[in-house]
Amino acid sequence: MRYTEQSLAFIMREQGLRPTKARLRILKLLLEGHNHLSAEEIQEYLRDQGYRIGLATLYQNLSRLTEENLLVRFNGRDGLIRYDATLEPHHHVHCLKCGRITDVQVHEDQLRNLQPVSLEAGSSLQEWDLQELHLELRGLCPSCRD
Amino acid sequence: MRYTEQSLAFIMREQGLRPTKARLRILKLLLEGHNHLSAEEIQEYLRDQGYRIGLATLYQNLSRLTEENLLVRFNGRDGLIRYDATLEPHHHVHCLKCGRITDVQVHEDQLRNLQPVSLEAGSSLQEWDLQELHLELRGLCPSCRD
DNA sequence: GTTAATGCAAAGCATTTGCACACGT
DNA sequence: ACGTGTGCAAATGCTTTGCATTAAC
Repeated sequence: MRYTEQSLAFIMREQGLRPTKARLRILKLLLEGHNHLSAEEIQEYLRDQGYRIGLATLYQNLSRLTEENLLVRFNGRDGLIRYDATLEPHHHVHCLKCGRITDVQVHEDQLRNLQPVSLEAGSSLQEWDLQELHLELRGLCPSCRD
Repeated sequence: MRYTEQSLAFIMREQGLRPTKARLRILKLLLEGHNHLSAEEIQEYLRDQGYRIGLATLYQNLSRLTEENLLVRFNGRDGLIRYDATLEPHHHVHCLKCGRITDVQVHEDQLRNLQPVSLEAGSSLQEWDLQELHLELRGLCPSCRD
């Protein structure tokens, strides 16, 4: 319960978003330990909390929150779009068996040491304006490795 | 034209796949400079080559070839599933503007130096059996950076 | 009071499945 | 000939859109 409705509402107003009940519920859910959920999973969790929201509204809000950088979307290995509310930059480990996703961090220095080289003939990465680097690890999680 | 139908057919038989015309065409297309295509793009390219293939057949073959490790699937930033026939391990740079994808390589040593740390309370990556590492770079390609 | 958000139903699109016919061995 | 592969059409499943109602400012 680190995030009060007031603080989330304040952040939303800063981004020009009306802090509606739906948006507050979605953000709180993802911030409070239920990261990496798909749209339908979010709907289920909220229903379990006694809050009903239509899928259309949910998708609209997820897109809006993503546009305003309060969420990050990424693809789960099951093909579903998943959402992440973690503010600090981080990466993911996906379990190849159960699909569980865990957040990981890598030191800045280690990332800076990476020197990717283009595999395209006569082309160099120097000519690219690189902006983001995302690392995806895959393997078996502690429960599935047996 | 480095890949003859004979050599591709041989490889397929090794994997227990019948080297049908459809499969040979798909593999050749992806191997010969048209990597990172979506299913519909593959269909278009093959149509331009005078070879018509139904989307259902195409999807079935893409799945089959992926299962036998002759192709790798990955998600483009446009949400489409894309296919990659490059044999050597490599990573991708995605252009945030035009969606173009270029293959890149990173030295083994640099990857080994990465020491990801779990962000989950009381959890360690030591307990994971990590198997794959995929890097996704994003930025503006030479044509789009202006 | 205006502007934006909600929710339902319907539409859109990529992908998969079922089944009759054709191809590879 | 046998088992597979192919292609069409229909089904599926995730996501988006249209539009009238409701909530936020």
